[in-house]
Amino acid sequence: MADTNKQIASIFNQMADVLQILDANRFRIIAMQKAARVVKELTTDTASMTHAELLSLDGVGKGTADKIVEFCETGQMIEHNELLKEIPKGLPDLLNIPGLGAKTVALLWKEADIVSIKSLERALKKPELLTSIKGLGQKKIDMIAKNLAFAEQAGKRHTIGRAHLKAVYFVAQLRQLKEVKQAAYAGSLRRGKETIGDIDILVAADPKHASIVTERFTALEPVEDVMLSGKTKTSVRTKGGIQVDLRIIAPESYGAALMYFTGSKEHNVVLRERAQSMGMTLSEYALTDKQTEKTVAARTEEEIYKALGLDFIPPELREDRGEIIAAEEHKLPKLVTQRDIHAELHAHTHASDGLLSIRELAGLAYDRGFHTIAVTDHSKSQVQAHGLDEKRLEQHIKDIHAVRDEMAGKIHVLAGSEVDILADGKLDYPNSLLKQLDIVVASPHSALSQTGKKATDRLIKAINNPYVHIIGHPTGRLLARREGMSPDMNTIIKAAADRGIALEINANHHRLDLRDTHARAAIEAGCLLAINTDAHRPNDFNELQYGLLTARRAWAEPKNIVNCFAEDKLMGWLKSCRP
DNA sequence: GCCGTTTTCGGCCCGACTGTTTTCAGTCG
Ligand SMILES: Nc1nc2c(ncn2[C@H]2C[C@H](O)[C@@H](COP(=O)(O)OP(=O)(O)OP(=O)(O)O)O2)c(=O)[nH]1
Ligand SMILES: [Mg+2]
Ligand SMILES: [Mg+2]
Ligand SMILES: [Zn+2]
Repeated sequence: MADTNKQIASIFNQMADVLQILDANRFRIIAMQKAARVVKELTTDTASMTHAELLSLDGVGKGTADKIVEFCETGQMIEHNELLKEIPKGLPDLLNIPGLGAKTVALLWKEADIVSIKSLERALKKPELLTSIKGLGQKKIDMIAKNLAFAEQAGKRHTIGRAHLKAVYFVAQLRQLKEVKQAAYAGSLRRGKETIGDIDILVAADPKHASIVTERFTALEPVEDVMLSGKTKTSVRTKGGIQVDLRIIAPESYGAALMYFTGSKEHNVVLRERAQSMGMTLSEYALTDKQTEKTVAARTEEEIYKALGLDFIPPELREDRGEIIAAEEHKLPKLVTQRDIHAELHAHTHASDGLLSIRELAGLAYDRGFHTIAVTDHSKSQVQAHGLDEKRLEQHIKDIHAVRDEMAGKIHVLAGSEVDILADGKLDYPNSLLKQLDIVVASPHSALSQTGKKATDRLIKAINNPYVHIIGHPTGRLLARREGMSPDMNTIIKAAADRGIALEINANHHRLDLRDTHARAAIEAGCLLAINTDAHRPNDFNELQYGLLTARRAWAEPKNIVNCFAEDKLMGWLKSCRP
């Protein structure tokens, strides 16, 4: 299962931390961090891969492949164990203190015997001992003391829903200034990542007006603390505990800056290497010819990609996951957009735990321009959600049919169910009942800590039920709350592809399940996907945007998404899943 | 430690902000 990949990635990152404190070659450290990232993003369990397959991964060489094999066979890595012996156990924790890096951590350890956050706290009570160390002054010690409190929340990430709302507020505020020519959020938020580390905002303004912009920014109501502020760059922490980075750039560099600030870091590095190899250099200011020092492109992202010999790469793809080669070969996907979505296939009414009537739900979907809405309330085991027993479902079907007839000619109203996949993979209704439904979404809601074969078998059983159309939120994860199941995703994908049914990208920003990498693996295996909001309330329809971002990060085109099918095609597909 | 339409050895992105520095290192984006 992918748990192994996660463990290996975590070990590589730990090793990188230790090596950093030990002042090892920085490129070796970068290589190790890259290997960690590549393994972590892999859908295929490394334990099932051959040495040669491992070597074929970008960023995995002989050393890394050997270590992965060693871990899969023995459950540990000798080099990892050896490295851990080199430094005190609590020392890497110090790296979580903002502004404190490996060099200073090593200094504190060697010169002041500081071995953990606890011993640092003690040492800070006698700061004169610390400031006497060469390279440490009063200000640095003050900074450490201040930032100590934030070590714990370092690395904590925010849901995209929350970060998006805040970012829209900051951008709107900054746009009110007449000095601001353009403003946009960038970073992981623009790339549509499932969780957001911080909010990155770019402003185009004449450099001589930069201080006006900075002053307005730091004076905004949610700003709690200004962490750092210069002529072009300011970082603040909000009262809600989100970091916001503001970058101010001259309008003529806006494209280069947007590209830089959108990232990802890994994407930027590859582009900059590419520029180098073409006799140019790329920064947040411009793409520049090295010989003539003339600007080749800077104003728009499109111009810069073009000058680098690349098709425009949508932000969601900028992760160094093969997009640069694809852009060079004109093989980027035509990504799904909001306009391509014509159906909602997973939504609730007040029959179970939704707030809407069938009629209201259908009306909202119609207002969105959809040709189809599926009513899929919970099944009987979902007691806390007022799941419907067989008798209630039979009545519910009649009620849905009544609305269906009412809305005929406007929108198709499908009678469906979100039937629970029980812990053993059985469904919560008998087939005789499922058969009467136009559409069946089968989802796991309990026993979500299952791993490996148990989780895999459970989902496969549901996939192979002849009346199921969609597996809803397949892992059951809740971002920042629970991991969800970790089945063998390749096996799940293969089974769903063979049956011709769809795996869901649940668009709710707490779920985003399937995640981007798994959804991409599904598409590559020819498996259909559904993007559903799982609406319980009117506003939930707006969650679609997050599901779309995730689908785009999975390189999804409309043909991969059942919600994009035209009416006939959708009805044909629903039929084709059934015996 | 990884990698190769100039390379199997010698590179590996580029710049802002801060502090302690008298010319630059550390950290971060
Ligand atoms: N060229 C270059 N760009 C970087 C580097 N680090 C960060 N960036 C750029 C790309 C990032 O997307 C952007 C914003 O940095 P962040 O640290 O906020 O990362 P990002 O928003 O991608 O992820 P996050 O969710 O905030 O952790 O700045 C770097 O080392 N080199
Ligand atoms: Mg960010
Ligand atoms: Mg940032
Ligand atoms: Zn649901």
